[in-house]
Amino acid sequence: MAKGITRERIVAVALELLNEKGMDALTVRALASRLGVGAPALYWHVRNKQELLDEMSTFVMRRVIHALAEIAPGAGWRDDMAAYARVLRSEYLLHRDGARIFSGTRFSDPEVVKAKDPWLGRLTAAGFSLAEADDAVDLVTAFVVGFVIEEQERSQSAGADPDRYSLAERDAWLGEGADLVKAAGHLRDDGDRRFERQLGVVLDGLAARLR
Amino acid sequence: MAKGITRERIVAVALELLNEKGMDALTVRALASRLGVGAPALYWHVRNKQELLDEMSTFVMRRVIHALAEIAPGAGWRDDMAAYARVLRSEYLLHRDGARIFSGTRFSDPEVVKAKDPWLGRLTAAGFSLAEADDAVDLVTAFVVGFVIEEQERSQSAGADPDRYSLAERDAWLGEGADLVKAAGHLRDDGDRRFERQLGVVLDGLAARLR
DNA sequence: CACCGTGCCTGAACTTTGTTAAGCTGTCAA
DNA sequence: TTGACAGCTTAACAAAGTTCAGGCACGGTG
Repeated sequence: MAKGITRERIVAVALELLNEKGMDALTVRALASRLGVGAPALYWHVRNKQELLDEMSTFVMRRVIHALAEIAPGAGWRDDMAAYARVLRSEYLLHRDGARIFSGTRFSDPEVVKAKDPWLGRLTAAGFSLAEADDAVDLVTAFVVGFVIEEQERSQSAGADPDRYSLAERDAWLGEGADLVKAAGHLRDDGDRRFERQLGVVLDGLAARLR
Repeated sequence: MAKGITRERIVAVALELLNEKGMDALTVRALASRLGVGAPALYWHVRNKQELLDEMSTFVMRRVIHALAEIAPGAGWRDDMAAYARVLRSEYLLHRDGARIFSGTRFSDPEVVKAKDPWLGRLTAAGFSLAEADDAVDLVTAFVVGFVIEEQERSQSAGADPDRYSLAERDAWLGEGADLVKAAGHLRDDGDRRFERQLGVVLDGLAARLR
């Protein structure tokens, strides 16, 4: 049964379980069972479930800041921030409901907060004031979080009720009126392109602060 | 005991309970007790707790779209979108963890989706293409959601651990390095101003799409 | 007026989940 | 050999969601 339950293994398997079955199925017993032990065994390694969730959160955030730290400075602040946003999004997308669950500053780890520093450095070096740079990082982060939350919510609903996301069914479901919404629905392309377009808008807004 | 439990009263009291005690304390028994009935009584009006949560969600979203519909066209698309963002934020702020809980498109109500229509209209009238207008509404929505999630997360953590949000304690907690983060922390002003500034950046980005 | 159905609620109970208490088993040091 | 500790087990409890049978009050019908 591959013994040697460790804190890291618990967190890893917990994330695996989250991805496969969703948040509701992430129960202490199910997790323990998948680890080949009884439920109370987990309480030897972890104080309670909340601490487990926090541990998962910091694990994911560590991955995120590590991935962000890997981004080599590119051709200027704009490329850098675009890379930042793309990496943040893809890391959130790795886990079911990742954005909703792991966003926010709920971790008790200075390292995560410190990870912001080099980005502030890149932006100030590019001509932004410190205040503007701070806003810029927060703004891009907020955008990514909001975008991915909606993105993951949609894919989840699509699993439950695929019909509503076929265009014809959706139009019928919408009933009369809302012509523009319907029309917009018909030109809606995949998530990647929408993300890139909206990210471009945000970066344009930041660029406008540079003069 | 003020009888006559109705679906609406249940939802209203549930939101009240959520605001006062938080999500974890929103238990069926506590809710029933506050309504002056036994727990099983609620199951006469609501199929299960999930339906209750959905009902709360649609109630809040209804309030939101109503508030958004009240916004009279102002001096152009920029004022309109700014008003949109401010109203969205303030409605989310009305409920504890409002953005995290009530964001996304989880409602099964066409009216909520249809509410987007007039905004697409205002934007296309201002010169945006339909695709751009669609992006614009989604982008502003995503920004507000992401912003308020972080905002509410912070105020919640502040209640649990107020020290970390006193600047001196925070600097100590951060340890060595991260000079820029520390400096930025010292010029961090209140949420309203940060919101307005970052919203301004988003709107500037949208304006850049107009030529 | 008696009757009966139906709407709304109570009481007890079942299930699942988080969590704790107490005890077994091995390994390693003295 | 013995003791101590880490790491797990089994048994059990409390709180939460949920179900079910029944009861009380009404309104309409005979």
